[in-house]
Amino acid sequence: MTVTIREVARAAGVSQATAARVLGGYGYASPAARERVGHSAARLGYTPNAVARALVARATMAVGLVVGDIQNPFFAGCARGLADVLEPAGYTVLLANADEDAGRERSALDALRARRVDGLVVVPAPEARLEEIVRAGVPLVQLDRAVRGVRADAVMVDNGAASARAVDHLLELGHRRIGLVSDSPQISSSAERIAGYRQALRRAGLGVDAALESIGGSTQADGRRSAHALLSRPDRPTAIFTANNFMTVGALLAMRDLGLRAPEDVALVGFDDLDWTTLVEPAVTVVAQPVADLGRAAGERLLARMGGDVGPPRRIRLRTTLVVRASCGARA
Amino acid sequence: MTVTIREVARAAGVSQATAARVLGGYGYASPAARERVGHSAARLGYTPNAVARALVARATMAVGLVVGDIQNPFFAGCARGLADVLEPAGYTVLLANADEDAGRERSALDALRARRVDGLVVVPAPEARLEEIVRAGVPLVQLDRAVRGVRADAVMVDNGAASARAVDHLLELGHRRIGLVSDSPQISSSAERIAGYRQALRRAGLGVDAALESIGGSTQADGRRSAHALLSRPDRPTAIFTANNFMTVGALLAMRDLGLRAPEDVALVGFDDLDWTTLVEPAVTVVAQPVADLGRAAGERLLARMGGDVGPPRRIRLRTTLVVRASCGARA
DNA sequence: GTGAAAGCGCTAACAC
DNA sequence: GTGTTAGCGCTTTCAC
Repeated sequence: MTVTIREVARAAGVSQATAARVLGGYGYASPAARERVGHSAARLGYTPNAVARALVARATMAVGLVVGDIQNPFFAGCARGLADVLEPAGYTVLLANADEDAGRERSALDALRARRVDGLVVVPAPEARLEEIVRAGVPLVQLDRAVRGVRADAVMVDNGAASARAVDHLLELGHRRIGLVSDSPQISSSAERIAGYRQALRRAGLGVDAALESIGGSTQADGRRSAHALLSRPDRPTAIFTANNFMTVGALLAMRDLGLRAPEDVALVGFDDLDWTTLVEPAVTVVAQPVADLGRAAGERLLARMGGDVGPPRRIRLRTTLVVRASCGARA
Repeated sequence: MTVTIREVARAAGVSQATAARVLGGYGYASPAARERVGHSAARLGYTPNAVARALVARATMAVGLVVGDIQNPFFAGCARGLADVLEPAGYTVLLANADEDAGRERSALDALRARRVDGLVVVPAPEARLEEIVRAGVPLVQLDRAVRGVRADAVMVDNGAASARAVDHLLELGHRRIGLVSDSPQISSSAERIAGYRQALRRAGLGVDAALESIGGSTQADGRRSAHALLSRPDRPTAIFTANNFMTVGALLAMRDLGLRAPEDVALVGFDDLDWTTLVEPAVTVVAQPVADLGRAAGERLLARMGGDVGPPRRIRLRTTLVVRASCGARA
């Protein structure tokens, strides 16, 4: 089928070992041999077989990335950042979609481990079972979220502070009834965002009102439904904070459904700074995450672990920024 | 390090071959043996080594996907569709970013081929050198674009018809000076979109005016610059057609820069139907591509090729839809 | 400097 | 049914 090192050796009139040495770039070889082997390799169109190489090296130079949904621009951005640090280091990224489902995540993880990836970065689904991977000694870094009890590095943003800051901002603008549209607290980042929201309210001397919180689901449809419910109440909130980008779109849709405008009728602060947030009228005030940096940081952590770093698990927190635009009412 | 089939066999008190048979699910094995092997495999935490398996099977059950930019929602959607058909079939997809650069594409392709992927789907960069892959007999399907002279399947949309329809629509609305913001014609899909635009104008008895075409570049910044230039002319176009989603954002930004509103000042028709297109005011009229279907079709074609289909190369054209909204002026 | 030989973990004949 | 044996394509001692 494909040409092997053995055939190159034969064509060059040297032993397999010699050919391997020049092609692999290790060990000694006379300039003459080097010349002839290189020549016949090129002529025959030899491509090294990474599979065979991985088998003996016990290293694949591949890492797996498991995300809930590659269509979420947030994850796509992370993937990009990750690849940007891993590829120059010689690694190939194997991407798997888990659909935010523990079962699919399991099978993706199994497939990746069977492929003997040298490391894994995963955005864990709720109830992810990562201990086994850690126990097996596979370098692992959690991204965006962390599963409790898992002794592995985690790279994420300052979710609590981020959402508290967003809520504080709304409080400063005079809002007292601030609604929350969030994903399930089973996801650590969501739990932190919910906690940050509540903490900000408490600090302001306001009680937490369950009627103002719509929690669960992470899609645009979920956000639309949640926001719709919140905004249909007779005592509807005067402001809404959405904890992820899909739900921000959903909230905007719900507002349109109900004929409500931001910031006059409801002020809005969303999560994730995407292109369209400045395109809509009014432009959306958001908590911006350093997307590519998250991926890069995860890549660097993984590189360190694969390089032999055996220190205790690290939690890396990247800072978010509150990008104030018009939807919150700070500027008309 | 990790547990091998040999250790499982020893623990179960059978030969390596027997263990392999029950673990691999092929050949015969007595219920008793089956039982004991399964048991010790579970106890030892055995994970089959896909690398070793691939070496003997001469098949990796992995396919490579090379896209220009995974952060482009269009490609992310394709990737998703592809994974949706390939993963259930047992394949893992290896993702590589080529940054729309022939050099990076080459190295990505080399890495993937070294890994001995069973098939490849690539969104070829301009000047991509795919012949070699075809010659090597690696199943290949081109996605979104096709490189001339490459005898491989290609899955794409009806670019020419799509953009002609968009332009026709603007013509019907009375526009006579219709600007074009497009990526380079070196990319086959762009070339087709440009051709469709010109054809529609000619059919309407209008000449092609170079001053109305701004071609080259594919980013948001490029689109902004192009649109800005077109719209700054004294005899500026009354309508603009943008040939990809990033450039649509750019055009919108340029219009804002110049204080121009759609559709009153300039009518706008964009490419790709993304969430935000209905969120902006006015909602953007777009040519919608069947994103996931493109990925799925590519996956199916690849599956067929990997399954032994040796028929002549096929060009699969999926249909786009013109989604009429407010930015073109059809509805106020 | 170069070659012979062993072995990475697994599959697949082919005997028994 | 089960074990023995020979590789898959490569790296890596270890002699010569």
